[in-house]
Amino acid sequence: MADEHTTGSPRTLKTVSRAFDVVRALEELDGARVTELANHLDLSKSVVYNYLSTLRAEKFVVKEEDTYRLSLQFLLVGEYVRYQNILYRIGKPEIEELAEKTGEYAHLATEQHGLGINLYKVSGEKAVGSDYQVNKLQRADYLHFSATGKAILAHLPKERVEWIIDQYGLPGKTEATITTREELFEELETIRDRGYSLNDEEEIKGLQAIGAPVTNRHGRVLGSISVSGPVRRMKQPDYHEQLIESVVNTANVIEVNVNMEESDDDFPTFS
Amino acid sequence: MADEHTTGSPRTLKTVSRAFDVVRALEELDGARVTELANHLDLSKSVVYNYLSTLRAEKFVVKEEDTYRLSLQFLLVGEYVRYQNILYRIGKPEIEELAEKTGEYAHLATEQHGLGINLYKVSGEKAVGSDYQVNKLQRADYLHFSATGKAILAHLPKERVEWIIDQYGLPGKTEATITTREELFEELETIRDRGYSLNDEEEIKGLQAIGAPVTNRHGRVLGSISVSGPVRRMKQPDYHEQLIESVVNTANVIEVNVNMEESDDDFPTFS
DNA sequence: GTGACCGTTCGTCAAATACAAACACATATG
DNA sequence: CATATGTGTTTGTATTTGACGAACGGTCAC
Repeated sequence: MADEHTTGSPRTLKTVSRAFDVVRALEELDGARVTELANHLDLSKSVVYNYLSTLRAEKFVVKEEDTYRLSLQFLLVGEYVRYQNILYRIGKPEIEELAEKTGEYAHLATEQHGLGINLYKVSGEKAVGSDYQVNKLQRADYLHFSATGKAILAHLPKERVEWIIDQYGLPGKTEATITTREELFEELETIRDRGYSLNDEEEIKGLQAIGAPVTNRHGRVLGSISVSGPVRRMKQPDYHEQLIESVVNTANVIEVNVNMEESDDDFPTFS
Repeated sequence: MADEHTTGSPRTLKTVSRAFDVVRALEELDGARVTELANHLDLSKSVVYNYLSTLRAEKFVVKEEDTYRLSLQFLLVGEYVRYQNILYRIGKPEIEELAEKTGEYAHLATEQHGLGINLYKVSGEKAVGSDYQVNKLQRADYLHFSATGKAILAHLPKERVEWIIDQYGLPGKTEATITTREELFEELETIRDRGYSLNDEEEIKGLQAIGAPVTNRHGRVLGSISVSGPVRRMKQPDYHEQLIESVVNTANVIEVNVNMEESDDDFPTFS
């Protein structure tokens, strides 16, 4: 009662945050019952019950027997969001063509909140363990150890990259992962110079990927694409050069089409 | 102060509902600025600002310049939800095979909150206007005028079907759409008897679809599948019979595989 | 330079939520 | 067969929390 309320700005609504705590808990637990959730979140049963009832009324949660789960409403909204993304609309068919032409995995990615999100991926004929990679559950992931991520980082404003590193750090994944600021900025410079990025077993041992950015005509990076495959195959000199050309070429095609579509809405260059 | 608060149960949290009002408004408006949203929702600027800031902190909203949009977080959560669905996991490869074998569009659908949701769809070789249909934006839609929807309705408990009709009615879409209770219940009986459902230009003129349900071993309907194509082709007697067999057969294969997977968790038959 | 507009911040009061205890119901347990 | 312990749900009440409107600090247009 005596101490200051320190109502920092922007004021965040605790009730809304708690609602999303419930959403995240339902995801973590793969659905849960009232008491289970109440323990997990350290809230009283009645409170949790009210949150679940509200989320259910909003159709973002379903109840089966006494178990509450997230509903497919998230998928519907999610697909709407993806469809709004011009990079997805333009890039999808091009990525499919790239996968067919190269026979490798092809990816289309973008950045949000400093993390990378796969908008789309296709497996070509040669791609191994197709079910594992294509059906694997998607998460937003660090940008600094994937070919798509590094291509994006290389074309973000420096202060934004700094902010991202401050937020998430540079955690290692394999022994090849770049984990220091200096190394990363050097690498990003290299990527800018040569026009494509390389992920050399930095995320998964045995896997190499080649990426290229897609920017709009104001220089803002919209996302990136990549192909990936086993190092054994990817490192064969002629094949390697050929893949780089295909990737860079596809990125350019997408870029041109995106910029033709975007010509109405005018973004300022930066800020 | 004098009148009753009518705090009906379950008590729904207004702050959470308003947060989802904001989400829906951002979807409707394809992103919006603070003042625009405030007008649209009849709330003060500062209130809207607080909701947006909270949603942004939770990473479900992004801010570009001064425009707020829904983020791809919805897609990530949505893909998680879909992946949790056993019908999707088991059905996806079978649906792909069905599309390849028949050359037509193949669909995998389920029910939620009394509406139908497409979990997956693939276009076969013969499928026309592929980009239109496959890339079209998904919405939860009425069950009574699609082949997948009717196959589901036919295997839900009668009182649930009644509840759905009470909730949403039976709106017409073409002149062939079933719009009366009696007709619908007769149709559902027919579907149960012959084992498959037919959508005969009831949703889109010129389009026919053949559907079949997928139930678990307790008789609960998990969803349904269908193939669709132009009536001209679909109504050729031999081809028609052949398609029915393929659809019913695929549904059975999925059913068997789902029931093998589910054999651990035991649901009671009804309630 | 002035006016209108934007997004953001802040103090204040009414309102909406958290809590705990009680409820109805089921399923074990002595 | 009654008792104890577990659900999910409901309700009354205290108080935290969010809504409001006004004010601030920008930017852009005229």
